Amino acid sequence: MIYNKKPAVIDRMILNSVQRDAILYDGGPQLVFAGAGTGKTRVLTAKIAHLIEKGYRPGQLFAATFTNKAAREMRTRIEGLIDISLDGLWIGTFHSLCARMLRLECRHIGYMPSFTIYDSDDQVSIVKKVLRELDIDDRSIPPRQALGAVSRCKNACITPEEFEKQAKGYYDQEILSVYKLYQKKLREQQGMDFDDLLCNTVYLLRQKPEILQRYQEIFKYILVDEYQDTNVAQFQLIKLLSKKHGRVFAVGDDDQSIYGWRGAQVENILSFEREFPDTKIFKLEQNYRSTTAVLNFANAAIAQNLNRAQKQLWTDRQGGEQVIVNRFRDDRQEAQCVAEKILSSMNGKIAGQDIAVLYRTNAQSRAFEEAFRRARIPYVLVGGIGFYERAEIKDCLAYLRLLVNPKDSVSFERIFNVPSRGLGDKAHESLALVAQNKQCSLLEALLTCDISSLGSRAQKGFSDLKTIFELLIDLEKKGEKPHEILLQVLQLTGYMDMLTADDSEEARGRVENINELVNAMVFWKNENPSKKLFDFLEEVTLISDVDSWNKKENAVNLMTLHCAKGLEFKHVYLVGLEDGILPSRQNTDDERKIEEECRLLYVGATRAMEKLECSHVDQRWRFGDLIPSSPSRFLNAIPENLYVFRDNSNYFGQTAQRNELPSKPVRALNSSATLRTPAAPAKQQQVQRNIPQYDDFSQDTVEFRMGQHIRHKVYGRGRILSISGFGEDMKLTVLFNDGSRKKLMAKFASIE
DNA sequence: AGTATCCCTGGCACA
DNA sequence: CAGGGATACT
Ligand SMILES: Nc1ncnc2c1ncn2[C@@H]1O[C@H](COP(=O)(O)OP(=O)(O)OP(=O)(O)O)[C@@H](O)[C@H]1O
Repeated sequence: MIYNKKPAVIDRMILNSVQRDAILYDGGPQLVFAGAGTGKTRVLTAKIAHLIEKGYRPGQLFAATFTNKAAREMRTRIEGLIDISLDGLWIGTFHSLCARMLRLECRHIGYMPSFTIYDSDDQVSIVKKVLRELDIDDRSIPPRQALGAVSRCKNACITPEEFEKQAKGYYDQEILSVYKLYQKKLREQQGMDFDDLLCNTVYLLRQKPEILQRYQEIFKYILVDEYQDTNVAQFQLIKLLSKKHGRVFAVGDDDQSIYGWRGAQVENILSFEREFPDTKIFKLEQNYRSTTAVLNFANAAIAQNLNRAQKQLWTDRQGGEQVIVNRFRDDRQEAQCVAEKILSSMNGKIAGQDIAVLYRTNAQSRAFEEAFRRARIPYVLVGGIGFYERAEIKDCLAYLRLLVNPKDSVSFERIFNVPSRGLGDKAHESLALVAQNKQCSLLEALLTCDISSLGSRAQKGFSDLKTIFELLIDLEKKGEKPHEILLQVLQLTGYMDMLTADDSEEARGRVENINELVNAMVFWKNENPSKKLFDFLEEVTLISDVDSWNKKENAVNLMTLHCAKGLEFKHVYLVGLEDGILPSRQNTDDERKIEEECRLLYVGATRAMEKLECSHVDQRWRFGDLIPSSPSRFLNAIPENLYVFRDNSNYFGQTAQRNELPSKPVRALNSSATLRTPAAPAKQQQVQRNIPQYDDFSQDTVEFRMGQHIRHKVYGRGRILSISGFGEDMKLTVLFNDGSRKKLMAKFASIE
């Protein structure tokens, strides 16, 4: 037996001495406080494995990671390290851990375990309703702003009662009433938003000492990754859970705190020692990820921030490729040139999946997607409009959510007339009235109340809907498999028929998506035979952008800087380093926010292992207008000897090659051009002669129709009223948004 | 009364 | 580029 005994985890992993110390230390609160790429995540993983190996049961560990994906990966790593089942281990994001606890305990705070978790769209629709009911003009307080204010309160664990005490002035009073009514509505429909998951857990533990005590005894260790991005509610939770034994193990880096706008507080990590007495701090100083070139650049970037803890950070990966800073004319050239650079790396020995293009906002991805498609570079886009945010998917989920929680009126309102059943505002209002009288939800009213007071058309619609729900609820009660229920939803409601009747490309895509949803549910059920429908619904609402990201064979990764946190790539392109983008326009007013933007640059730069290229452009397309843009103030503050500057703004691409490229867009264009207007090919020639090759693929496909929306370099947006002439002489009469009417030569007007 | 359609505006982080 | 509002159509 002795021969079979593996050496301890700690001896099987590559760890430096500080890492080892941190893992072995067992004397109370610990903070691993270190810069990027120093192996913090590795320590956390090893710590968990070590604790389990030492005899802690997985169920005694509470480990919070920043994304579900990180949790999954960590779990897999740990499973590979020790031969002990991890069943019962509490590992996940704070949100999913809290949801798990609340499913078990929410009865104590007036919720049913079948409560629904609302995503941000749901939140917005509730706030809109609240504003309407309170007669607040949504131009005086935009819903998103109201929501932001409410969310800030919740993230800071400020109850409406507490807010009332500190509320000053008219605006605060309005927010207070929104906050109160919003919470009332959530509660009425057994809904919790993302913030509630955290603050209701804290509330529960504070209100019910016996429950708190139970969990304090269950969890022997509280482990937290990315501690710098915890908010007040999360901090309170950690504090409450660890109070008895003080076994908190946190890792983080104040320089990587980038979620302040979501309530995270860097102060949490900076005052860790004060909050947790007798904390032992572990400092990791060796960066194992990046070359000196990359690291010096990143260090210089973050050194601009004054409000930070000094840290050492060095690497023995000497030298490496110089960091490059590129200047481009506009975002199209930026995308095009990055694509060319990537293409040549990929012809070398770098695989696409080891390359990432990182940008500040999702909107910036479009130019890169187009450039990559033209260059035939496979890519994966992380974020943007996710699968579970698509309208058809949300419709399906709304039906399912209602089966789990019939009080969920947000979902009811979403689907009661989808597909169309002849029910509109009036019908909704009547039903709401009935529901109000009976003190029940809309669906409950539909199912139990007499609705004969309604008009005949509405009655028909409602009775159809009622029948559908009766059948569905029956299926759910019988414990039918989730995907079977969904298939019935699609069948009974006629949702599928609605889509198949429509033979547009759009509708076909939706059918495909729904099929994918069915598949996902089948797959999920196989993986989790014992889980229920509401578990599925919970999981899908808590999915984040990175969670659904999988590196694809040879595909370049496109994502926001926020998404890139904790990841690493051999080559990294940081694009759009301009004032107004990074730092983002909205965050240039406040020093704290500017510092957070700077940290974003630091996070981005430190993702690179071997090669880092940055870029900024002179002009950028924004909502259809070309606006000037200047290099980021952060770049200006980095010593010039730490990078090579390349001005590409006069570079006009590999013109000759372009013509020979037998690419698909060209063919598509020829065929459509000849189909539509015989004059088009001539125009295409014209365009190719007049306009530099580098950025004008879309110009080639120019075709005009009456009524088409266009934008013009000088006049901005407008609509085509009439077309005369053809070929080079085609003239357009355009009505611009400022009311002016102009006649233009088609070949000079740039369209959107 | 309800629905389809056109037009206009507002606006990029994310669990 | 989508969600909301006015408008015209069934
Ligand atoms: N002791 C070590 N020896 C060699 N390589 C290591 C060691 N510890 C970690 N690494 C490697 O260094 C890289 C960074 O590690 P890790 O992701 O754990 O760092 P981190 O501190 O969490 O980074 P970040 O804060 O940027 O997310 C990884 O590729 C990891 O495999």
